[in-house]
Amino acid sequence: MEDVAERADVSRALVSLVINGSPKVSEQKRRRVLEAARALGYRPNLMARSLAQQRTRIIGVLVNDLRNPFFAEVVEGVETAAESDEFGIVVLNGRRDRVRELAAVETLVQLQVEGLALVGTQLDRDDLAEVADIVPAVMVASDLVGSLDHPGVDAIVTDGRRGAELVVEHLTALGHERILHIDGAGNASAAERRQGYLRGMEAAGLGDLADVRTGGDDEAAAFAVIDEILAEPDAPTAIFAFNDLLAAGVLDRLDDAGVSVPADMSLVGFDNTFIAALHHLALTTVNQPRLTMGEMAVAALLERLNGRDEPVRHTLDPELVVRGTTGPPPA
Amino acid sequence: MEDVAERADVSRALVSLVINGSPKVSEQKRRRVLEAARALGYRPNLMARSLAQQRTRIIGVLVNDLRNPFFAEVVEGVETAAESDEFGIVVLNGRRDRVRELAAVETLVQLQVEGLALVGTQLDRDDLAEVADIVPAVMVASDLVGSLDHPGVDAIVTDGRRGAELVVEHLTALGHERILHIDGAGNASAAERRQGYLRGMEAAGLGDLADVRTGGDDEAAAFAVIDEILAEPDAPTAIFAFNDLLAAGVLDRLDDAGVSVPADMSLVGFDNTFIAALHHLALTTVNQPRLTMGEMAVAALLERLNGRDEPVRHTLDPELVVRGTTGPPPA
DNA sequence: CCCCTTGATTAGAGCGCTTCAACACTTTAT
DNA sequence: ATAAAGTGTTGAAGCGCTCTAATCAAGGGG
Repeated sequence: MEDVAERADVSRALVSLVINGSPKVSEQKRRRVLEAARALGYRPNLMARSLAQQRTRIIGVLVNDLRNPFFAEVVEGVETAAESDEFGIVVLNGRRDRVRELAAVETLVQLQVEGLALVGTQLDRDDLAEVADIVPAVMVASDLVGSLDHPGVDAIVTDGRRGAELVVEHLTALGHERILHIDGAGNASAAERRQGYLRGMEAAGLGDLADVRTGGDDEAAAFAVIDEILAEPDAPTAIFAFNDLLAAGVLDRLDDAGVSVPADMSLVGFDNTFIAALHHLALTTVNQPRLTMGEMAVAALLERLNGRDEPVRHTLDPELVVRGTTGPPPA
Repeated sequence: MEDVAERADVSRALVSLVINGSPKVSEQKRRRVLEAARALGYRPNLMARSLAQQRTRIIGVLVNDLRNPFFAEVVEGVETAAESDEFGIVVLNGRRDRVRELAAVETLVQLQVEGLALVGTQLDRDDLAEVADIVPAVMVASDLVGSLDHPGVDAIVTDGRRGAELVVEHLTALGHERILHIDGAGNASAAERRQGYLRGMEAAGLGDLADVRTGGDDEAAAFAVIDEILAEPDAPTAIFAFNDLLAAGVLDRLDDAGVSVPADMSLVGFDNTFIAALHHLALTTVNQPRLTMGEMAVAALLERLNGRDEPVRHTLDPELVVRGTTGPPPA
């Protein structure tokens, strides 16, 4: 910057004004500075700028698992919104590891991000308590029942309970009774969906047929469970999987076992990722408005930066998307 | 920091030493400082640190499209390697938009990243010329034929030409002759695969049956092309799609049209993403060692930081993965 | 002719940290 | 006893920028 100033024969301060597009610079000097900057290949140092400015205009995004297309799309939503508000984002990947997530949050805070978007993370209230005092945070797509009562944390979620109920309603309407749920294990949205499933079964008068097995959030998690189920008497006629990825795993394993879907077994996923839409899967699933969720997250953070200080919680409506993996139970 | 120093009754310099784990600090004071830091909830400011230290220990990662699982996994490779070398990474998403990519590179440079990993980007030599003088860069999985000759840019690629040849060899061995290639349009790896395809056809003596159509890199790109092909006389008996995503789109559209795979039409993708492995797709494809590629990218950057200054180019071997979408042509 | 604006420019302090050279103590060698 | 050689600690400069308050030049009244 010094060099640019010298070459343009002005002060450092003036260079700063030009770079930041201040209106109170004469056209003449502006040109001179710009030219000098280009000639010297000058690039402002963002670190120095942030330090001096006492703000970074960066939103930190922590994602549970980037490989899950669902999260990837939420991040795109965050990105779009941030961009249009002239914020940058820094994405860190927790890779399903809570410890890594914790470390990542720490890194983001030290990076001085102005807001924290936690996408599908497994962090709980205690993990966030300290951090939320420093920087506004918003949890996206992870619904830790009862753990969101920190006044500094907002939430953008799809109603997982309702989504699960929709699934059960759909299946019972088709005539299913033995409906099994393979849950998301420790995943942040697992509890809600489990609850919705149980409630739905109850409401349909199938309370004692309710059966929840521990799954996970990727394809591999399905294998053991399916093997187990198929070996039992009274196998279910329908399976509600925690998410699309898990459902894909279920589909694979059923295929291995020669069980045909939906003739012998109906299957429902959750998230409506692009894989559910592939014709060869044609997975019946529950849609979550991913992009919107990402955008709302940014909106929530910006409101915080503009002074709001009561927490806010937006619950979006899930939507059942019926495709080819559900049908009436076998005769 | 000031506050911590005061509370621990030492100088700011000593606090710095403690925070950075210097060995030349008495156990007594170290404890005092650490305690004061915890009591005050002190968090070092990464921006200030980087500024003072004149280094950031951050690797910038620019990705062509985070929604593509292939790229997401390469990024995980980068992440793992960076982490074990005590580097942080900042991921920016180009979202298939070259202009956005350009802007992202600029942002990363201004962020003072110490290395630049360009994953599948569409940037060419000119775009990078200026940047590569400032910070070492490595292109991963994007092979811009002839544009990598900047001495500051390394490359980690899978041999796309060879991969495409493998595909053609496989299909001709099955008896196919009318093999069509739907390419990746402007995508960074499109040219190589196209070349490999053409060379393969030539080698098989099918040079005049070679037929390349413009596709893209997502499912939607396939639709128009398939409609077009099916309307023509002499439809091909096999299709080689630019990547798995595109192949999935092809599969969908063929399905719509009642063309069964592989009985009526064989299909091959590229990348071996997890969707290819789903039993219901069972896509024959070409594997690229994604994680390894990411890790090698970091390794290349670190070598640069340790003084290497001739460019390096690692070409990994592709591997044909035969699944269920390829078979002999219809009688 | 002087005072006041108005607009353009700049000096210099400060952002939160690191680091080097200097300093005060000990300890050991002489 | 004194010099030499550690230990541990600190003062202060400096990283590249922003921004406030001060300065300066040039008109425009009165």
